[in-house]
Amino acid sequence: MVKGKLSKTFEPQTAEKKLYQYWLDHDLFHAHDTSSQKPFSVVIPPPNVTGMLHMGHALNNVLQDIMVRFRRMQGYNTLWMPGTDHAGIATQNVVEQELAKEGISRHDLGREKFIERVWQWKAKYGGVIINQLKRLGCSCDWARERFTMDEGLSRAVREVFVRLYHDGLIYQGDYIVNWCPRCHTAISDLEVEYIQEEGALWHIRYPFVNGNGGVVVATTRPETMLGDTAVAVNPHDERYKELIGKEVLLPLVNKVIPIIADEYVAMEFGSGAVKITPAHDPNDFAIAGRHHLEIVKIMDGSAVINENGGSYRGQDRYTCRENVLKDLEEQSYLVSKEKYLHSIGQCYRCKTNIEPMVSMQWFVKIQPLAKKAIEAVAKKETKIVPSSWEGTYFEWMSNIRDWCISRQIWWGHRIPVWYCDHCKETIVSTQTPQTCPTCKGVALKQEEDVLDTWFSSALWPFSTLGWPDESAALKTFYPTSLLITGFDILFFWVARMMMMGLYVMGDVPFRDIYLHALVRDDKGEKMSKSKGNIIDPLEMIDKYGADAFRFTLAAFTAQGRDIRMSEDRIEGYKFFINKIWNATKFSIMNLADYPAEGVFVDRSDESLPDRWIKDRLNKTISEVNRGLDEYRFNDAAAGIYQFIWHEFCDWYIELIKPALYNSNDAKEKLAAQHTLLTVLKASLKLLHPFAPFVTEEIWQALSCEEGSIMISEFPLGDESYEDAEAARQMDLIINIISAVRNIRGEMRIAPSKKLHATVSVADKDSLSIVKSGKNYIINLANLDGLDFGVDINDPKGVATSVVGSMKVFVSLAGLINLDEEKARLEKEIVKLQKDIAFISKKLDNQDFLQKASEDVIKKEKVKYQEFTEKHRILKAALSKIRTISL
RNA sequence: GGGCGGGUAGCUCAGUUGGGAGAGCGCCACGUUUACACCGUGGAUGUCACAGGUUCAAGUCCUGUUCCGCCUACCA
Repeated sequence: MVKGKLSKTFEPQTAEKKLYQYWLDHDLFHAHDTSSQKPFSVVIPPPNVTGMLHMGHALNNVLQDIMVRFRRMQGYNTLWMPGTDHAGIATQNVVEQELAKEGISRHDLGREKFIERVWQWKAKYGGVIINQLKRLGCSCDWARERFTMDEGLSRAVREVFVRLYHDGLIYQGDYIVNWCPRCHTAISDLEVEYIQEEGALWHIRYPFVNGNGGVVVATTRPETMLGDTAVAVNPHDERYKELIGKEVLLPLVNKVIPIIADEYVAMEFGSGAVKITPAHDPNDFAIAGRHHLEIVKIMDGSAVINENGGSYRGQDRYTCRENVLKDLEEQSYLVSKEKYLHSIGQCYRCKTNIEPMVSMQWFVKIQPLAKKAIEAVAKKETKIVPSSWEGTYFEWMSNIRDWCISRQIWWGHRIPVWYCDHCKETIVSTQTPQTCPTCKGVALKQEEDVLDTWFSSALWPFSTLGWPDESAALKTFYPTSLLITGFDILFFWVARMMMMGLYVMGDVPFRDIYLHALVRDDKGEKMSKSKGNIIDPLEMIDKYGADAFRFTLAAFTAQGRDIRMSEDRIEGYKFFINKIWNATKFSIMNLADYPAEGVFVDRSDESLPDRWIKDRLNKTISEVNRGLDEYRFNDAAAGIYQFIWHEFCDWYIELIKPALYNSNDAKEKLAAQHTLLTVLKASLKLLHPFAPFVTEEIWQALSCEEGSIMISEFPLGDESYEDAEAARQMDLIINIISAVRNIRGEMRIAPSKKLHATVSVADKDSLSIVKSGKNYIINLANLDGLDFGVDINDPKGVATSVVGSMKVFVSLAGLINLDEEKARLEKEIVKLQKDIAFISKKLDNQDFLQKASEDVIKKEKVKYQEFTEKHRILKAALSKIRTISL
């Protein structure tokens, strides 16, 4: 007996909380370190510990949860590894702001105390986003939750650093880096955002040391001239050939600098002569290296002019610019100024203009690592989906530059390098050394810098699994099966994980990478706080339920396209959640007398609708499986939606109502009940990865089921459900019903008004189908009677419709005026005439007949037959009406 | 400068080997039939951006143009 209790509507707020707790209590998210089942593993893209759940997180994690639940139901030993990222600069900023409210700076506290404060902050607020993920229904293995600053992960960081160092892949040196004057740290090339800005191009004359005249250089940053150590021209530039090797006097500074020749200089740009400031421009730095130029740094860490700037010392770089320009003008060195649109780099964290600056930093020599990461994707050891991203990946990886990994902040993994005060030895070690191995001195000082946060996240796929220990989890789950993340961190994170995974583990970190797009608002604009167009995922969950929200995201996740999110859509899918809820209520109501245990239903007892819906179910199952296998989330979602609503609810349930209500045929009823329950259960399972809460709630309400739907078996196709014959027959019956409904609708006849219909068939096969489907037609077309036979002449006063080789006549006696039917027929006839003209043109074409495939030609001929026949019948019906109405 | 994606119904978008274009929402009409008005039934709406080309046949393949979006780059 199937009993169950479902309230009038599904109430997400209470159910979600209860069910999530149920899953936790039963430990259903837990993966096993060792198991005979095949492993499936996913590591979460760790959200910033400072983060709050936004749409991007929601999409990313919903897609992961869909895949994870799908594979878990398929019987995989499924691990979804959760955790957060310590987000060095961002977190330090947050805590510094907190301190600022108390009127102190981190320097007042000192490094150790400050770090303590950050940990306190983390303990208090760091778990917020984790709890928000739970609201989405994420089935992460929470017992394994990790943090990039954990002891274990820190150990992995030190270990990798030391290995890279000893392999010669880490070096320290004075190089030009992107310096943020506000964060007081170097940042990597990737952390610089370029924006277009209306600036100016100033032309400045540098006079020759000997003789009259001078050379004019063009610059967008006149203040940097204080650090110029050369002027460069192109060696092939006829205008300047004579000047190469000569010297000019740097205005304001009164320093003699050489004119050099370098291929880098573009002759056609500006004046064709470039001032060279090696300490504050990456290109100039490169030129300085080639020509062994002096490097003069003119700013300090706050981008304030230093002692090398002479009288400008103490001025901010932009104040200095004004003053330099004023002075140049006064001294007649300024030749001209023109408006100029150019791009300038900003710190992606604080939007301060980046100052390129030479400083002592640590770098990873990246080319050897990148090479292997390129090969791995080229050899398909890792597959990127959609594959269009592969090109971007190759392009970037091939042109990659060394990675600056040191940061001059406090919050992060301190670089495991110590310096001996006594003998100046550099010690690189995973363990804190007590004495200097060279001189046995004990005065050791650790490197002040910390590592880029991405250095630790690059290790995430194996550090979270226990590396550097050879843990069982690592053995079972590495390489991970799948990474789902946004394309915007392909370089930041994915590429670096690829490199580190291959370097450390000797194998790729993941088999598949699925890159999803951005979530935008309904107008296609990027969501941002300043625009005020943020849609808060938690608000949506409160309002419509997590299931509706999740289903919406899945339904709109088409590969390679951004998602436009709007509330209306979420509401629409809430209606869908309600639909299956009600279908279940109906089922439970009609299964009260169904003996759930040990039922044997002879397949020969199954009705046509039973056979048909199973055939449809089978097709849906393969559609959903294929969709998820190929990460075509929208296809999978659309398949299950279409099936549940428009096949199961719209047709199947309506078709079997008589069998359920009027139990004069016990076998038929039992078969219907059996099929109803079978299809409902399979539908719930198919839907579960998308809508975990409502499906679990329903599952547990069905008294015939025990345990969680989460660990039930995901439907696989059943060959015995395939039934092309049932599909063909049902199709015909549905078409007849639709024909009658169409006439009813077009004639605006009330749905409650019972009609009489006659079906004229052309052959015995159709006759037997109509005969067996008679009651379905009567019920769903709401008829009071149905006549049928071979080649019946159309009765008087009917509306006519053609279905394949059959004619459907609906008696209209006394119901409507015939003009309406006339109009309906004329509309149909016009459409047919167009169709027929189009096809006959094709069939008259000799080329078509000779070159098209036989199948296509045959199809066209059949269509032609059908259309002309239909046309003939409707035409006859029309003329008959004309005679009547005359 | 280079690269990528996109321009299909009023809106948001599907359309995987080239054989007469689909969905959801919205809209219109009718309707409280014992799961559901968070519903049912029916209906309307498209020079598939533009121009060429390949082909018997193009939304789909090729070329060019145009508009939009994104990524990327060391011409000061």
